[in-house]
Amino acid sequence: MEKPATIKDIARRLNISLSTVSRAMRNAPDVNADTKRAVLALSEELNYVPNKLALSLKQKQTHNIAVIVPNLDYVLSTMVKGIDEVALEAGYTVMVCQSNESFGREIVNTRRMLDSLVDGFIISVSSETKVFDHIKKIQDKKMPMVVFDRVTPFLKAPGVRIDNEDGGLQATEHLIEQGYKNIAILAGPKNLGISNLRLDGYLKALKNHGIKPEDDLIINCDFNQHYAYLATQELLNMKKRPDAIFTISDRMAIGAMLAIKEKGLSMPHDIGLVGFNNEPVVSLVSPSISSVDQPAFELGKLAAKLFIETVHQDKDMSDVEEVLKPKLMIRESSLRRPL
Amino acid sequence: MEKPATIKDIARRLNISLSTVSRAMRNAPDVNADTKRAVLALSEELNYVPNKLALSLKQKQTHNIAVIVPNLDYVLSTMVKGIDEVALEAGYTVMVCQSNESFGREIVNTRRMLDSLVDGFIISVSSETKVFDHIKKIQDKKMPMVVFDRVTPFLKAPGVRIDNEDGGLQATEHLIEQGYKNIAILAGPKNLGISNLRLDGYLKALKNHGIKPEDDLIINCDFNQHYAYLATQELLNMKKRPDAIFTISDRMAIGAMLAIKEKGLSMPHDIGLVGFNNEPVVSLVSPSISSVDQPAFELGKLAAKLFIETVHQDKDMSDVEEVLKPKLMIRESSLRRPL
DNA sequence: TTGTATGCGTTATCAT
DNA sequence: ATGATAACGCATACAA
Repeated sequence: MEKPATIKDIARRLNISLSTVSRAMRNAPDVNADTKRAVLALSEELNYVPNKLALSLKQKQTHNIAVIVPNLDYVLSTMVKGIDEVALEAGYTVMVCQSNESFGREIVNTRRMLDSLVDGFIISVSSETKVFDHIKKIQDKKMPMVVFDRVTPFLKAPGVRIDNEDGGLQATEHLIEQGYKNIAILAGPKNLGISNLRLDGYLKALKNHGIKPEDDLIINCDFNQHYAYLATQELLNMKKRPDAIFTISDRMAIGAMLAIKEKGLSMPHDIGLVGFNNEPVVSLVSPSISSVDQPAFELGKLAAKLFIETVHQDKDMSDVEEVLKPKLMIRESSLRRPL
Repeated sequence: MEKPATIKDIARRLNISLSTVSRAMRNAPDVNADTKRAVLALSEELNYVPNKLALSLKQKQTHNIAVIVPNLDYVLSTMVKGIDEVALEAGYTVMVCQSNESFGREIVNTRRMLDSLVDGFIISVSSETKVFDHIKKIQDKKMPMVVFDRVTPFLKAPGVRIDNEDGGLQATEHLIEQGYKNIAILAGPKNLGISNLRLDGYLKALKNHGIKPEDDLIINCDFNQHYAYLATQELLNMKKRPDAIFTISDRMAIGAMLAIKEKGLSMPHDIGLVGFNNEPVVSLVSPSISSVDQPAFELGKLAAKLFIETVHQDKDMSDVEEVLKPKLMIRESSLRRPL
């Protein structure tokens, strides 16, 4: 590993002082044109690049942002792209750490980043995370931090998220408008914020249309395909089986779909189906599945913008919460009347 | 942003010298037990953490690895997980940068990381990348670098990849064994390495079984679902249409599947289909699609191991190339005889 | 316009 | 066992 050229090298070779070189490099106003030219030429030749470490140490800022995510699935990796876009523009480098949905990993990652590697955090907590001490440590240091996607009331911090309740509302109202009468919901685990919000939207839609919710049609099950498959089987075996299902994730929608097909029922005729996330997979299967689209890329951009704002403002921003509207994408699985 | 405690603070409060504190912190042998206790206690109280920046500047190593990827799709994000696993174990922090399949982004990212932020690179080049100057710059600095997944002969560097030819061979032989006689291949763009290697495997399988390849059945099309869809339509309109298709990616397999269904043909009866990558989506669709599985996680781990070896060894490793075997996963789309 | 000196937080060398 | 000092690469206040 060859030793990179430093300001010192340039100064020595040009027989001038360090500070002059330093000034020339950042083209300060008070430096002789000829000197500047000479410095620039030599620095080019020596392939000089300023040492970011030394700079950061000196100026006490790294221009790095740590982005902590539980995984890199479709939605999150799209959000990260959005963050990246804005951050790069603003002169920040993002360091992505995936915690693999592991609480322990999340702690290790935040600790490592915290140790002077970054100027702040943009973070989406793992599903395992119930204790927030490691994140409070960030706040203790008064480091800028923005929470995104999985916003939790246990954390007082500026955040960006989508309007999950509205998403649930749109999905359910659409099913009602399509003439479905007996709509079930596969909600996620009971303790999960987004799960409950989407359920709230579902309930609100029913209420808007004077439909009484039935306990039998509200299923809390684990957030994955297999459990959704099992839950749907049960639903379809009820004497008065539902004629539509709203699942709060696309993975769950796929599980439901498998159970529906196995039962020999057809979509959208016998039964309607709407998912959440609008992952690419939903337009690949047949019939294609209606799904609530999250503006993931936009959300990422917004998170980064909010972060940068947080850096520049000095006042407390922990009350700020930006909410983006999701949008239902209607496909074959739920469309049995012309729109 | 509160100023973090430093060794200096501890020294001052304890009325001892910097060096003693430094030694105590790294529990050097030659330090009084009482002093050590006192230092540790105070450092605990002040929430002291060593400043990584200063350390890196001093020791000229950061213990960071830059991982540059063109995107974070299923395969790559799995590989990154593997890298992460091994790197963390070895005391490295990985910094993931996605270039978004953009050549320009890739250059910006490598440059930023190069500027003293990392000890080396683990890199998979973007599909746009045809010029490798930015990567040669890494090598000029004699920085450790490992190439993974998309290995190119234009880059002399240690690398890990899967045996793409063998993958093509397995897929094609399986189709032959299932009694398909007229097997087409949707290969990717002609200039792409993995595309040609998988095609080679296809050709080899035909040859092994005394089948003469036909130009009409070898389609070079762009690496995405839509083009695969169009290409398949053409294939199915031929007078002597193929009775099986091997696509070199799962996305392409999905495109092919759509065309096949549209045509009213059934899989695996009328036509067999095998994809590549074994993405989760292939087991979600119906019929489920046979696909060549890449040991992506293992590949990532291997890349990181090779990287660490490269760091420790001082000799030239640029000839090292590790190759992992893929494995065909047989599903409904190609199984018309009992195995 | 240029140079000198100091400090960022840490470790290492050399004294004591 | 402990302390003083220089050094890592850079920026900057102050002096010239």
